[in-house]
Amino acid sequence: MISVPISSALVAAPPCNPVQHLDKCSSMAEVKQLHSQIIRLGLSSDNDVMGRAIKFCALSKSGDLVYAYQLFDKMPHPDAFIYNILIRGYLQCHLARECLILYLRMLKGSVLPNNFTFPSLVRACCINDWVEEGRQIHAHVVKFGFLNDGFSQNNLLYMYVSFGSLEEARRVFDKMLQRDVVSWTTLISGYSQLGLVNDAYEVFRSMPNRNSGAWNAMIAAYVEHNHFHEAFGLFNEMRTENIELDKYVIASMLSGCTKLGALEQGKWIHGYVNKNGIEMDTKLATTIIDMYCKCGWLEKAIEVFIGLPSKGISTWNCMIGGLAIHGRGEVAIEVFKNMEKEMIAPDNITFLNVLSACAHSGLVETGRHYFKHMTEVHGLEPRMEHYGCMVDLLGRAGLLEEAKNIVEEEMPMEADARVLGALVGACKIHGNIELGEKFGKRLIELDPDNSGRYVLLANLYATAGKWDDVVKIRRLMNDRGVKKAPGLSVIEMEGMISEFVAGERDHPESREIYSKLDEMLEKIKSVGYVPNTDIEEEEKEKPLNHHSEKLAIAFGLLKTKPGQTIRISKNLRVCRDCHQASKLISKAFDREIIVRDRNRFHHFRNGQCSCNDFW
DNA sequence: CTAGGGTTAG
Repeated sequence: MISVPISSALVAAPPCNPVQHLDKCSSMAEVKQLHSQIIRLGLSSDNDVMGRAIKFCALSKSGDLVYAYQLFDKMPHPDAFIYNILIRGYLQCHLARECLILYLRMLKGSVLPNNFTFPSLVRACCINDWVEEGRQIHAHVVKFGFLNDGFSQNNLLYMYVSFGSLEEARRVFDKMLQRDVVSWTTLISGYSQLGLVNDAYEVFRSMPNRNSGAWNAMIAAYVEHNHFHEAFGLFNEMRTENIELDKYVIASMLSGCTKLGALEQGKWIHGYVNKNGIEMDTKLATTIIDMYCKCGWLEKAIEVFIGLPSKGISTWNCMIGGLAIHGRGEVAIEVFKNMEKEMIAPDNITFLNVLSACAHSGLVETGRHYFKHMTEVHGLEPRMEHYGCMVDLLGRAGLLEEAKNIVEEEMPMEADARVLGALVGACKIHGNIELGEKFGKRLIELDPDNSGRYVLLANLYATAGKWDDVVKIRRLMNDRGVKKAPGLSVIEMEGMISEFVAGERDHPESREIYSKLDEMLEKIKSVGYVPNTDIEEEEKEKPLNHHSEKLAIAFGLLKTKPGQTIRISKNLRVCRDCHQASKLISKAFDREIIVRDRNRFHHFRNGQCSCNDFW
């Protein structure tokens, strides 16, 4: 935005009274122009006048914090207002040390801090988890008599929450003279951040009055911890009680839909945004795009993306990541090129998504190119995750030696469980037992509570027919008390969400579902389906043909009209047998089946899968 | 001049 008329007018004909105009400045050039006026009028030591100038320099988006400091530094007796403004400026730039140094200077200069001073100082202590400094500032809040200042107290509450110190947060809360909706809400998210969702709910229910923010904090807490039923319950309660659904609530609910894979609900919420004129800012638009991508409606995500008048970096990142999980690597690269064309500087996440797009589509050379490109052209040092993507990319493509080399030689840091997971996963795909065993064992010790790590190595042994070793790993896992996540598939039809666990029979229509399942399996057996019985997969305890995914597909065939797309989302990766079965079902029943697994999408259509059996 | 609640890989 260029504000030519106003600023050029000012430059051409400076106003007689700069004080009035300082509050309406929109550029540093104007401020500097007015500053020279101020000097000529002999007002350069006037706190009221200079305070306005410093305010613009320190806080405005087009300001200049260094200049603000220079102005401040020439003041003989800066007042509390000026100190507060400057501290806030440093806070906005995450310069915590500078905030505290200014505060010390304030005290040294015998300027009394006021109610505006402490919120910023408290927040400064949050930036780098300065617990000791935070407690000292807390002592000053008491000493200077701000025990009943809501802003200071709420910020202290927030500070202890951000330290993860709920006892201290609670103590502040309990001692507060008047608690407002912000205090309660802060406490709710505090409990949520520590995983204490039930305590959060108790706080929520004890609140004397709740606004949308409070409702949203609770909904966000449920979504964060995957309690979707409760989140949707609160959302419906909000609607029946006619509480305003603002963009934050909408965003939290969209995030819940995204995690669940609930496309119908997500669509409804998107429709609600359009119908009710909810302000569509960049973040909300990004949330919507992410929802459509991860709920399997890629085309709609692209439509929303293209229709956006302004995009943030996360919007681009989301779109690239969305294309990646749908196996549309080439398109993802095109989007990335457009991003560069529009001079948007890519960040770490951009390259993570670009590399992941290459990995999912088998674009080895492109991946190598962008891995170099990120450092050479954009000056971004690859992080652990980027090396992880490269290991994934090379490993899936069968270049196991190169992948191993990254882990052992190229990476400047010690590979974490995720990187090793990618390597061992590749070893499993390509049946490299020696390498897989070596790193698989290391992986288990690195991440001993994660059932998936044991299952991966057991599966690797199973593919090699090493059944003794399979048993050994199983036993190790049981001895350590590590529980496997049960396979869970979700299917949503007409807004109703049905969940299936492998082998379950307590669904009200269980009988019909199992008979449809039998019919389904018979039909694909006649076109060559052979159950893949010699592979140990994640849901082995249950019979292969009762995997949650097959139950969900049977239910989908039972409940949808011929030709309608069946959409399923599941919490684990698709097993080889279900993958093969799904391909054949898509052909035998002439249905498109879209499955979202833990990592990516599979579009089954006419006996083929969009992943090209490459997952 | 001040506080709480929303998006980003595998």
